[in-house]
Amino acid sequence: MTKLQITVDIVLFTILERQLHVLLIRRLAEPFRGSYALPGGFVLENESVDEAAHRELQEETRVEKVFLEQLYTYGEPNRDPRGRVITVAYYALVANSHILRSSTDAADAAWFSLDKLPPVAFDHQSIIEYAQQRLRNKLDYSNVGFELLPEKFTLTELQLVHEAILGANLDKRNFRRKILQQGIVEPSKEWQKTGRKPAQLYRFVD
Amino acid sequence: MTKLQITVDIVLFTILERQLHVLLIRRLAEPFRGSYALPGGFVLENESVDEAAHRELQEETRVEKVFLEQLYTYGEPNRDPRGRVITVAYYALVANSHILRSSTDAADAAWFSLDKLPPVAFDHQSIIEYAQQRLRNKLDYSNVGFELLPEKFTLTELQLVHEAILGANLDKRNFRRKILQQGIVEPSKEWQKTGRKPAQLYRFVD
DNA sequence: TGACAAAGTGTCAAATGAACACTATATTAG
DNA sequence: CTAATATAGTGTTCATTTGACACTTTGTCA
Repeated sequence: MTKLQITVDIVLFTILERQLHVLLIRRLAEPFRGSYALPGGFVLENESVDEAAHRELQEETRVEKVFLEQLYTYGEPNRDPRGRVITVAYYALVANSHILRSSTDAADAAWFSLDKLPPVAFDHQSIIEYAQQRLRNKLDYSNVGFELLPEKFTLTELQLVHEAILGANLDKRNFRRKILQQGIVEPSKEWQKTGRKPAQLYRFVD
Repeated sequence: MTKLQITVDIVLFTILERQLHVLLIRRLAEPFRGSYALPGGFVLENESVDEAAHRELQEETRVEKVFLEQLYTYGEPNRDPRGRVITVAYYALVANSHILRSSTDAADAAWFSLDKLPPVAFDHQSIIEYAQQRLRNKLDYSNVGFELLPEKFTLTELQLVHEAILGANLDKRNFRRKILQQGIVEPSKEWQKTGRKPAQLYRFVD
């Protein structure tokens, strides 16, 4: 009888080059050695599952305040060839300005665009797909888009985030009207001076 | 070091007397002996977590085709005084016409209205609350209401289900218009003859 | 046969959502 | 220096959806 183990796996999203990307780590050990997998690890004896997810996430990112939400628990008996491993999947969002830890800068971790994923280990492919679907749904009824941006951002940047998540183009005027009349952003006094015409920087409120 | 164990717990909903009810089981053993808890049990060695949930559910109900969906995984280290027990919570919906197994008819299991819950064991109170919230949300964007009704039902019965879940009264004409123009029900040729004026029976399609 | 209980039905106003194109302004290249 | 360019920013109209609102029909039961 093999020992039952619980892991957490994290689908960490960011926006790069206007596209939604996921962090994957190259596996150094069997099984699936050499292929990519979601970052994650075992839940320790005296920590909650949520704490384990936070801990694993902070081994990858430097920032404290990362959006992290439980996604789904995958419990097929043969999903891991090593034995009975049930995993609680989470998804997380970081602004691309947030720098990853040096361990992550190494060759063993990399960001992948969602339409150019390499083969991934275990059932991680379907975990990633489900995380993407959840994120899309969540965008409709919440302000989750801000989690992928720095503190100050232009409305165009916010629109690009929404477009990257939804995989569709949005009308600029309709988008700005909707966001502004929701009252969830306020203009800062700063302007972004890169590019051609300067754009006003906004900040998330509430 | 205590052994890690995984359980499933099921929030089984039905409608009784126009109110949403939950099935609870009186605990015969310590801890929380004598108080009520959600039906559930351990995930066995060679079954998936989903299979465990189905199995536990069918120990309570006679029907095969019960709506069952994973809810959330609760993994606080001290949520069970006996040791490290992580539970994957599910919620399920049955029509009240579906009869429970005889084991459930016994005094150890009973339906409770959600606003008259007895004290419940472990963290089951918050699991129940979260299940109710999820069900409410789901009603907005899906046809989950039919799962609480028999195959044929009147539009008034469907409206009562929605009202029970939402905890609010709905306008009869607006409700009927919305349901009918969604095209998710079709009239059968039967009429319900109980009560005063007969009502047309509908059936869920698709 | 009259009272009752539940079924069934339509309109209008307000809010929301979708389509659509031009002007303003700083930068950069010639 | 000035013309070309790239991006910021801005309103209106129409269609659809949503929400409020009350009376008639019909079978049952007293």
